[in-house]
Amino acid sequence: MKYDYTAIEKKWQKNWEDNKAFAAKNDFTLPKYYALVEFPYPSGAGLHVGHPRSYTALDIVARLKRMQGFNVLYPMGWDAFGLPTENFAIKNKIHPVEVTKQNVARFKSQLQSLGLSFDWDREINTTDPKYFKWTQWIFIQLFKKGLAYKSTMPVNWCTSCKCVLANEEVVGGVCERCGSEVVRKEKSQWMLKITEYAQRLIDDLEEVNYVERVKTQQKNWIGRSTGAEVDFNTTEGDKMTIYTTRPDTLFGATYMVIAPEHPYVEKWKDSLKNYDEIVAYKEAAARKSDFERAEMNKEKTGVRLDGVRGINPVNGNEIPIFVSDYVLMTYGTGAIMAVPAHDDRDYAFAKAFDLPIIEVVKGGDVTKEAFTDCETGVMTNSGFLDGLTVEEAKEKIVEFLAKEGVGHPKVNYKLRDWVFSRQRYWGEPIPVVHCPHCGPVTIPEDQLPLTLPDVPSYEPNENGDSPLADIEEFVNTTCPVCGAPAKRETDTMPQWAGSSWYFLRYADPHNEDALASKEALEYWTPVDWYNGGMEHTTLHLLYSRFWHKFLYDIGVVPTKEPYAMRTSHGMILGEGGEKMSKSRGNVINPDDIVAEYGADTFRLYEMFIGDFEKAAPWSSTSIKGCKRFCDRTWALLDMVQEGTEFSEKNKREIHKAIKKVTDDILNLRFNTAIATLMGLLNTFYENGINKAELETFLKLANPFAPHITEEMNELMGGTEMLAHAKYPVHDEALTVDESVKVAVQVNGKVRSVIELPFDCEEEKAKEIAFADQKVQNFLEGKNVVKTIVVKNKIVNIVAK
RNA sequence: GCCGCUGUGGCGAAAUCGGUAGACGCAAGGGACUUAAAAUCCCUCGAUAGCAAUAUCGUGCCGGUUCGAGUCCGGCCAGCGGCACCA
Repeated sequence: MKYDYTAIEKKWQKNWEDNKAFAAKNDFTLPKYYALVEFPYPSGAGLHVGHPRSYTALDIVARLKRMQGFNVLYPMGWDAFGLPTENFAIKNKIHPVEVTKQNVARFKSQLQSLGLSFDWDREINTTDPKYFKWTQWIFIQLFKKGLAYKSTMPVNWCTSCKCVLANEEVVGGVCERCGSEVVRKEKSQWMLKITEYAQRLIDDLEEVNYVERVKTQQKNWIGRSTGAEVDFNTTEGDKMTIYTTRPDTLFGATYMVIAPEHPYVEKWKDSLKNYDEIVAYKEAAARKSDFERAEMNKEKTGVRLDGVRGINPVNGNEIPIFVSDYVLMTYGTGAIMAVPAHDDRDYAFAKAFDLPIIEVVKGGDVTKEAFTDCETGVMTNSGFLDGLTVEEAKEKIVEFLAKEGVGHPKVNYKLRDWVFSRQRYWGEPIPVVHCPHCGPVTIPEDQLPLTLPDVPSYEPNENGDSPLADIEEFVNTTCPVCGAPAKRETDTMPQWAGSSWYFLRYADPHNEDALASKEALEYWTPVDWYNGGMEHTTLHLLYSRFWHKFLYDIGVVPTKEPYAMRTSHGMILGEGGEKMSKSRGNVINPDDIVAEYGADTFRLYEMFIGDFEKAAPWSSTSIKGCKRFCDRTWALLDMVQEGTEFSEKNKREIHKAIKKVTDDILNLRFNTAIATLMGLLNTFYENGINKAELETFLKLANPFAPHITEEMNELMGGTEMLAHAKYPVHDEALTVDESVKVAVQVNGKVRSVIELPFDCEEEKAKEIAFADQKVQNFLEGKNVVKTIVVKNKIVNIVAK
């Protein structure tokens, strides 16, 4: 019989759908397993071969866990708000709702053609008012707790999207989405206080099983540093507080620097003889985009404040104060003490402005470069700190500052609050009304969802305001508190909003009274295994951990962390090893692969391509090996003999394979799991195969290649679907061979291979090894010094 | 500059605890079947020398630890990813 993969795959996909074969049960007494992949943005381009790498991997896990008796939740949905849809809608004059519908339909049929075992009854869509009602509800809770606030501040402004971007969305000084220049612009924006959770977002990484690189990247992004705040007096009498991580070098401070935006520039206006020059510098700095600022990295610029000086609290020295854009208003206090001898940036600035450099830590050569080593240096020129190590000095100076009342230890984070508003149409409306009397107030929860008005045009206006701002029926409303005429907030939420809690909705997706019921959350959370792209580590993954912690704090979810385990797959590259992209013309379309080879082959190849965590180039020739595997598996139908017991020849290989495949799946080694299945198949071609053996093989291969295995199982008379069958269990005693080949080394070089019984005794092993003719040849004329025997592995004879 | 990761055949890669380097697959070469091609099946396949048995070399480079190193340690080099004036 021919292996007609197209017919077989259609048949089983329909069967699974009709029978709801993968619906998670609402029986909360069963052992549960929640496998999750990042839900896609349904773009117009359709599915990319990168998507199925993640989806297939966790599909394998979900299918394995189901066969092992778990009540498995493996859901899918659509993260469908976002700019590309909106832009497409504008360009083609189709409503975004319609565009989204089309894209979702396409994505869904593509996913279904891969035989992924999603529970489609729980499908969600972030643009569905029934869904975003709860996104808005969470925003209101954040607002109530003071974690959502509006603030005028310099923000990242994409010149092409005419939209504010979060720090996380600016990559290399350009817009992550469209690649256009990003400039800084003063705007009133909604912000979320993620910084309030900075420490917990670091600490609780200890409690979760994330791959190490994800943890490291999140920690670096949050950027905790410990130091001290120190108050410098000034000749104006105003206290100037600075932040430093090196309070030990306080005696070496020879000048101070404040950010151009520092409020003291205005405060000291009358005392500053060169005020105009300073303002000109400030304005020039403000015009620079982040990208330009970074470009100027090497050349330090700045202006000295003429008329005001700082006073070093440890020695009373008067030192000059500068403004310079290398000091950021958004970090620490916006002011620093500069210690050119022990900081590279201060050193460069001091050289440029010919300022004194005083060495306070011995160990380097400060006439050549800054000495920044904290490990080896010894304090000098530092009064009561002289002779101490850097660590000791840090402790002592902080003590001193506290006693004098001029400083205290301080922890700072690089993490900034999350800019949460976007001036676009296709997002969740922020459920806030601005009242002239009451200020910003949230709309009553029973009025949620606040839906988007149906309008013909979605283009942002010339001021960069949201399209919603031009719709009077939407804007004009009454204050929910006092009833006075008021105006609605017109900004919408960023795309990251809907994805910050979506995994909770899957637990109970149709609930109208809560984002999910307590019982469902109690049962299903946390997610047992979450796989997704590295690119979301400091965006979605961090945001959703923040929201989850907030929901935990207000008693909505039962766990501190949303995901018990997080892994990350590597990208699939084009054939040449470059990133797949339309412009390079190296894009592989999953539909073509499914048509040419079938979904089972496609799934196998995506998993076999290489180390799951690493990037791997697509190869249109290598995939043939996986097709051959399917063909050869199919051909077993013609080879199979009757028999309900494993044959002696195959038994041990089968038990080894059960152990290895199961183990590999749970340890991200899908490639070697498939290699093991291929090896087992080769064994069957050598030894023959009987019915019991083939049934076991089909069960093992089912999570990887579900269609062909189900079909073969049925053709062999199987009445139960493999997807619901019991997964084979190995017998440990049968995972080893009765005899093993052991290498015999002479002085560390393999000279012969001998066959020994498994777990052969040491003396016996030595005896056989020494008796070997080849070994004898190499021992001739030498004295045996000692012999090392490692059971079942090696015998090494050391001879001189 | 800082942080992280990776360097193994012609190619994708294995080697899970320091114990036979190259499993599995692709490509390539040879053979069988075929009128022929495709498909399939069998054999070979790290380099060098040799008819062969076999020997020597071989996991980016230099050194070290060890009976034994792809694996551990120290120092380099190259590539990839992230961050980037965060005091």
